[in-house]
Amino acid sequence: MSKSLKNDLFEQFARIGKALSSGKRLQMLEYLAQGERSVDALSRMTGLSVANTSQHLQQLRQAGLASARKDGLYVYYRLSGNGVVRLLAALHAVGEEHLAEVECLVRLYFETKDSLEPVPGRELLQRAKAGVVTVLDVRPREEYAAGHIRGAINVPLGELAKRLHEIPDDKEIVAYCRGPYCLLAFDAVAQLRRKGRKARRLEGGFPEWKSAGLPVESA
Amino acid sequence: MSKSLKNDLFEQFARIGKALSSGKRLQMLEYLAQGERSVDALSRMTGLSVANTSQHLQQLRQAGLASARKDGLYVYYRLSGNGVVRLLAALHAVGEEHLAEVECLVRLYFETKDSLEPVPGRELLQRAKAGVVTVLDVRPREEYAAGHIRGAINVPLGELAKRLHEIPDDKEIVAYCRGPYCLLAFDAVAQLRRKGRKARRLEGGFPEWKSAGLPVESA
DNA sequence: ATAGTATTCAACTTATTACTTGAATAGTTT
DNA sequence: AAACTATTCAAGTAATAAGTTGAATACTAT
Repeated sequence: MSKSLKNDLFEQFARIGKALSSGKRLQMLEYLAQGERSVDALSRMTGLSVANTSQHLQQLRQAGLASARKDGLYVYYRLSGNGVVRLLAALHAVGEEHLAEVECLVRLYFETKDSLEPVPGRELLQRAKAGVVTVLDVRPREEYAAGHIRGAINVPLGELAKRLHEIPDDKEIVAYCRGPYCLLAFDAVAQLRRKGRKARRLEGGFPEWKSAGLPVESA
Repeated sequence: MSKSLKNDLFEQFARIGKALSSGKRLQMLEYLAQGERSVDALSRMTGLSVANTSQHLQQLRQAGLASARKDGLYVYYRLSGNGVVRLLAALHAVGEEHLAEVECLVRLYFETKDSLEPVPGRELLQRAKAGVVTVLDVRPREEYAAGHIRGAINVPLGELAKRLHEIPDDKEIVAYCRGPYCLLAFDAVAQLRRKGRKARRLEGGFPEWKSAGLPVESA
């Protein structure tokens, strides 16, 4: 096998690795995993300057992870395919499996590990059909509107305490958010349990659910 | 929710991305995917200085992608788990899907497009039953032992040149490895063709074969 | 012990990358 | 057309990474 050709191939794959080598870019990818976002919106979400955000996004695009669409004054970026979601999931899995620091951080926040036990997607689907669970989307309103699990109700994390009464208290609650390492759902579960509710977290999050072909709807 | 905690989490995942951001390190990972290797061996395979190789390996270890075992004078590195193989596969998948350059290089490597054409599983099964193909497993010995396609012979990629005489030269060879984006079988096909053999690659790899319910056996 | 080998460490140089700033481009609104 | 907005470009600085070199460590064999 030609050495230089193989080298070139690895260098190409390394471009993708480079794109994944910044925490800010991973954060952007996580936001993009929810749906398309303008540069401006991402800049506000990440707290980076607009120019800097734009540059990061271009790196993601050059690595083939994101693509862009211009509509009027805005440029909307999105993930370029489900392969990217799978890549991010694999990254999270390795982090969880092998980086002590990741586990440490998660525990620091949630105290015990078994309280994190997630509900697999297909199990949730069955139990939702049977009407024995309430599916709770704790993401911000816009993200819910852009697409959510069919039948889920939306109570953004910040409003959870105030709007607790809107959630039926006779069923188990399954909360979800942006993905396995988006911490919104963890937080929601912790809050709900503190109020005496029976709550668990969906394994993965909305992007995983969607890319598994499970039923979604948008408002 | 603590913003800094979330940030820290993304920074941890970015450490893995950093490890994947160098072509040399990806090359090392690919070699390690074939089995454990000493620093010295990897240094020779990659053409890097020993000190440099050692430093790269330590980065891989710190990112949780590789781990090391000392035996006498040598330190043997290996991938730290199957999650890493999946991560690399996802990386390859995204590369092939979204980077035009990758497709270009792969074609350049195989010259014509149809020579890339993989053999579908069921076609292989029929032709294997008819006895007109040799099924070649180019994964490391341990993986073959853990389970392989029924009737396949195992010649790990690294031993292919030496053990070419063990492979019948009157039949077409169909090589397979870990999955659609594992590069072992590509490499094997290229090597075999250079030796004048008629060789193709199985579509997918062992996991896909197995989960399709096709016949497997373990040694 | 001594010599020899594999690996790692530490200091250094050079190349990349992150982020900022100010200006340029492209599209919208008045 | 003029004013305004979102985005990108270009140039610069500060931080980080890659690779080299020579020495230190750890183990083996004589």
